[in-house]
Amino acid sequence: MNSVTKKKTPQGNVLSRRFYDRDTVLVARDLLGKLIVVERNERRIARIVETEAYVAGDPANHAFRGQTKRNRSMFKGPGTLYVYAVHAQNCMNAVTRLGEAVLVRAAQPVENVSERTSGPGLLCRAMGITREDDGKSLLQSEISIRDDRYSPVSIVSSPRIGVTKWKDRHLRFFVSDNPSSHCE
DNA sequence: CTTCAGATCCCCT
DNA sequence: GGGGATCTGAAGA
Repeated sequence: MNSVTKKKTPQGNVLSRRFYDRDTVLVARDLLGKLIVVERNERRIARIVETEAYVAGDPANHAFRGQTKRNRSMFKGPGTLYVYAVHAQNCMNAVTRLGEAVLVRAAQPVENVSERTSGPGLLCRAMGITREDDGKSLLQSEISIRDDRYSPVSIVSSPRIGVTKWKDRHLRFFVSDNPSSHCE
C-alpha cells in the first residue's frame, strides 16, 4: 500500500480539520447528508438529516460561561466529539471553533442500524455512542464523519428544538425531503 | 450539601 | 399535546 495515498473508503473521505474549522452555522448546514461511521465490533453507518448550531455569545450554548468540567471537549479543537448527557440521554456534537459545536439531532440508518435514529438521544443509542466517547477525535478514531459526495435535495432552517433561549434565531437545519423531520 | 433546570423520550389522553 | 421519568452538571446557601 502506498502510504502517501489519501485515506479513501467506500464510505467516502473522513471530513478534515479544515471542514470543522469554519463558521459553525456553515458547518451545521454542510453536515447534512454526511455519514456518521462507527467502527467497533460491527460497523454502523447513518446519514445525518438534522443538526443544530451552538455558537459564541449564545445563551443556550454549554460554553456560554466559559470552560467547565462538562464542556471541556468543546475547547479541544475542531473535529472533536463532544458527548453530554441530559435527561438521561446522550447527545453527540461535532466541535467547530473554540467553544462552538454542532448538535447532531437525527440521521437515516444506512448500515447495521436497527434502532430509531430520530432525536439526539435515540441517535446516540442506535449508534452506540456514549459519554465514554466524549473528547475523541472525529479525524482519527473509530468514530468519524465522512463525505460520500451525497448532497441533500433541499435544506430548511427553523428555531432549535427544546431550547428556550434565542427562539428567534434559525439555528436548526434539516433535510426537508426526509419524512421524519417535522416542520416549523 | 441542596436545589433546580435542562440541546429528551415515552406513554397517556 | 401534555406530564412524568430520570440524572447530571452547575449554581447558590
